[in-house]
Amino acid sequence: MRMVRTPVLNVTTIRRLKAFPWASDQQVERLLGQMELHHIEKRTVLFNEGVPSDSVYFLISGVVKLSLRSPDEERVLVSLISPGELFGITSLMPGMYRAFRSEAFSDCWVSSVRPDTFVTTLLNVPFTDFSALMEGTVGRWFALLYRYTHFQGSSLRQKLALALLELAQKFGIQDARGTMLILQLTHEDLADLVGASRQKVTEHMQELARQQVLLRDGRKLIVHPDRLREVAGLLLDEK
Amino acid sequence: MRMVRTPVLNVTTIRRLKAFPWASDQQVERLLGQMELHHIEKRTVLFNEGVPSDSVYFLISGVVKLSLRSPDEERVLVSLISPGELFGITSLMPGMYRAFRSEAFSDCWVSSVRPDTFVTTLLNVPFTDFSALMEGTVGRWFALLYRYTHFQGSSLRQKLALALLELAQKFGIQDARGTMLILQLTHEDLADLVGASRQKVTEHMQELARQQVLLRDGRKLIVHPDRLREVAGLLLDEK
DNA sequence: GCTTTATTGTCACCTAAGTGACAATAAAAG
DNA sequence: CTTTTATTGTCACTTAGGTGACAATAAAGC
Repeated sequence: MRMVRTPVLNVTTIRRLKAFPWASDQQVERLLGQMELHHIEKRTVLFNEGVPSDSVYFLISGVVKLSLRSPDEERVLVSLISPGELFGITSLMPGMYRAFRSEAFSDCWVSSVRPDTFVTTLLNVPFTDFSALMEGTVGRWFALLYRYTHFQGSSLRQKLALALLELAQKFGIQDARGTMLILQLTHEDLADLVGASRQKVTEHMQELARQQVLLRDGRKLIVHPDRLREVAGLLLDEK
Repeated sequence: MRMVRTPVLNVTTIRRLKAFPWASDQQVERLLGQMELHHIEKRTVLFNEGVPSDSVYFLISGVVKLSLRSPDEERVLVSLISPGELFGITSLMPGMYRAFRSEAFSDCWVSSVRPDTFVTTLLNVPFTDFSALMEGTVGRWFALLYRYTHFQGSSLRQKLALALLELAQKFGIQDARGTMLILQLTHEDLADLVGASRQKVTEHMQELARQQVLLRDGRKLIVHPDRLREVAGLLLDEK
C-alpha cells in the first residue's frame, strides 16, 4: 500500500509555485474554491488528442508529458510540463479538440477547472467574448504549432503535403479541378517553408503531380486537399 | 509612377474579410477609428525579430511573410499571412519582443493599432490584466513554437542544445557545477523530444559531455546554459 | 547478495536528403 | 521580338542521421 499525502492547495501554495502572479488574493481564493484536485499515477493518460476540450489543468507537483502520434505510429514528445504551469488550454478556444495527449510522466497532483470559471474568475469578462478573441488572435499560433509538431518524424513528402494543406486553407479558392492557390509560390519558397533544399522540393512536387495530388496551371498550383491529407498521413477526421 | 488606390476600410470591409466575427458593429467602428492604414511595397520589412512589440497588425490585402534566421544564416519561412488575419500578436503579451521578421510578400495594405486600444475596445477589460493572463496561458504555446521554428535548419546537436535549454529553464536548479535538471530523462526521451533516434542522441550527448557543455551525475543531468546557447547557435541576447 | 530489466555505448551498414553544377524553360524587361 | 533574369529540371556525389544488432553498465526487484 502506497501512502499519498494530499497536498494543501491554498493561496500560499499558488504563490510559491509562482502561478497567476498578477491575480489578487481574493481572485485566487475564489478560483481555488472551484478547482478539483486529482492524484494521477505515473503513465496515466489525462486526455488523448482528438477529444473535446472541457477543462483547464494546473500542475501542482510532478511532471506531465504532452505527446502526439506521428505518421509512422511513433510518439512525438511535444513538451514536459513543470509544477506551476497551466496546460490543456485548447479549452480556452471555442469548440477545440485536444491537440496533444497528456499523461503523467511521474506521479502528479493536478487540479482542474472549467474554462469559463477560470476566465470569469480571473478576468471578469464573459467567457464567449474572451474565447472568441483568443481564437482570432492566438489561433494562428496554434495552427503553426500544429504544423510544426506534425513535421516531427515526417518525410519531406509528408511535410510538403502538410504545408500545402495549410496554404490551401488560407489561400485556396474552389476550382473545377480542385483548390487553386491564389499565390505565386516558387519551389524555393516551399523549400524555405518545410526546411528542405530547393532541388528535393522540385523532385517531390513532380512526384506529387504524377500521383495527381496536385497540378500546375502556369505558376499557380491546384491541389487536391483530400489526397494531400492522405499523403500527409493524417487521419481523415483530423483538421 | 504607380497608381495606388487607397482601400475603403469600414465595417462592411471587415465583415467581408470575416475578421472579428464576434464583435458588434459599434466595437468594429470604434476600432477602425483607432487604426492606421499603411501601404507596404513588396519586400518591405514591417518589423524584424528581436525588436520590441508595440503594435498589432491587420492585413487588408496582399500577403505578408513571417520568417526567422536559422543558425546557418538561412531564412526559415514560418508562415504566410492572408487578408483578414491579425499578426504581430506578441504585442499582446507583456514586454515581449518580435519573434519573427514580417515583410510584404506582395504589395499590401496593412492596418495597425496599439495593443491596449485593441484589447480594451474589443473586450472592455484593462490591458495589463488581459496580457498577464495571455502570458500565463498561451505563453507556453509560444515557447513551444519558438523551439520548433528554431529546429528548422538545425543539426541534431543544435536541436538537442535547444531542447536542453528549455528543460533547464523549466526544471533546472542551480548547482555548484551548473544547472541541474531535476528530472530522470533517458536518451530515448530526449530522442522523442528532438525527433531523432536514440543511438544518435547517445552519440551527441557524449560529445556534448566531452566538450564540457554538460555532465552526468548518476541519471541526473547538469548543463551549462551559456554553452548550450552557443552550441544551439543562438545570439547571446536571445531568449 | 543475486537476478532481472532498463539504459547506455558502439559499430557497420543503409537511406533520405543536401550540394554543386549545369541545361532547359518560362517570365519579365526592354 | 529579343534579351535578360528567374525558375524549374536533372544528375552525380556527399553527408547526416536512421537502423539493427549486440555488448557493457546500471538500476530495480526480490
